[in-house]
Amino acid sequence: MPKIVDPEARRLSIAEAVFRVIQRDGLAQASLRSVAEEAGLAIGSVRHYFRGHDELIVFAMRSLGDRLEARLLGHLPDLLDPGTPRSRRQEITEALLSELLPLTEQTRAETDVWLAFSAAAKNRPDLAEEVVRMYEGVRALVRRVLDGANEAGGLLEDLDLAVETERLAALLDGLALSTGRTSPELMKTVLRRHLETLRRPETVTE
Amino acid sequence: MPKIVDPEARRLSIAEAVFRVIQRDGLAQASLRSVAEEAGLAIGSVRHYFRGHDELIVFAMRSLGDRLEARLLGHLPDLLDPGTPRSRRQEITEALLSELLPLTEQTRAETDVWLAFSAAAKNRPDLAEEVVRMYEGVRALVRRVLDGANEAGGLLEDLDLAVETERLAALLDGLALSTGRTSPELMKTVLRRHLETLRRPETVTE
DNA sequence: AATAAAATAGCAAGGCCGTGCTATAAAGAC
DNA sequence: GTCTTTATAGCACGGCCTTGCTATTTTATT
Repeated sequence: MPKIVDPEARRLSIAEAVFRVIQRDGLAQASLRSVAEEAGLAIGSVRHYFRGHDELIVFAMRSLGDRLEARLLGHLPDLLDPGTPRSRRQEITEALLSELLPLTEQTRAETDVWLAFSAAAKNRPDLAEEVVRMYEGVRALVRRVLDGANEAGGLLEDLDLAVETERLAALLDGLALSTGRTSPELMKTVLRRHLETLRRPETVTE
Repeated sequence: MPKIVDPEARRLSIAEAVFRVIQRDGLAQASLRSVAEEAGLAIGSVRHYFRGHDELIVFAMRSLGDRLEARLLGHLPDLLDPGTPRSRRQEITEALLSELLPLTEQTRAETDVWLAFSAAAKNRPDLAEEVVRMYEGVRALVRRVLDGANEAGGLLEDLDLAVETERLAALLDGLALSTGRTSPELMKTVLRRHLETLRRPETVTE
């Protein structure tokens, strides 16, 4: 009967237009009009897929959250596999946590957009939900990583893992925030150094 | 001849209205209209002190930057005084760095407003200047604190202070970002723990 | 009391925005 | 080929915004 389009795919492609506008001009400029233009659609078409402006922004933010979540969780299986050798573990840990840093053009763009959403969420309960989800997700992930390393005997003893989770998560957040002033190299160095300080020293072959 | 008012004081009191509006409703709502109402003035009166909206926002952000800077630097003299005993040093260091955390209602409000400005600055060169000033100021300060502790023999040897400066500054930024989810107590614990890991162990009286 | 300058106030134009509503185009089902 | 449902498009209204400009009020000085 009707012309058939995958509506979810359409929504996602419009969400990507939202990201581009936010990155280029800021969240304040992400109006229905400018997003429609960026997406190459008429404003009425965009509104066919979203009830209104609020719904569009919330959807876009949720999409970004989903994307980040998927990327992060992708590294988990390797890490949780007990067969993974210790040296590999360190690499994987670093790679996983690096996903939270703006090291590439791509991830830097995501970080900037995420920051815009986070700031806006301070006065918008609908967006705040998503910020909380990500906040808790990141801490849960960091906690799993630390727990895993601990059980494998790779961490210093007597660490308070709740505190260390917050410390590491905050460090990652802080590095992500400094976009543009702290070089990717320095970020990696800082992360590596932090992980070093948590690691049990290599026991000299006794 | 004319009615005489201290113009600078007026500007500051208008800037404070800006802070209140931003904290309550977000930066996007900080229009000339709403700020004027919050300040109890007519829109034309506000424009007597500021050329336009942009100048108002830039001024408000700079004021906040100045305020934060002054508070931070207030702790420095004690710390730089070589006569200060070692145990006092630790307290002062902790107190100084705590100024960067949203531990009280007051500082939490400032942090939220600062975050709003920082996010907006991504697409506004005039605001970006101020963000950079604060970024560099904080790192310079943290560096001085670490240098001072180091010269007093209070730090572990072989630390790369450039890396440790960034690591500590990023940690503080990250904690500040988590407003509302991480409790003040946990923030203090995390900061204290981090400083512990940098400190040279108490040499047992030999 | 007169005056001059600063402070305060307000109007109107022009722009962008969201949204309710309506109109047209497209294409699978019959 | 017709129908029906979806996709796409666009208009027009009311609202809030900034800003140029023009009053009006206030008060220290003369």
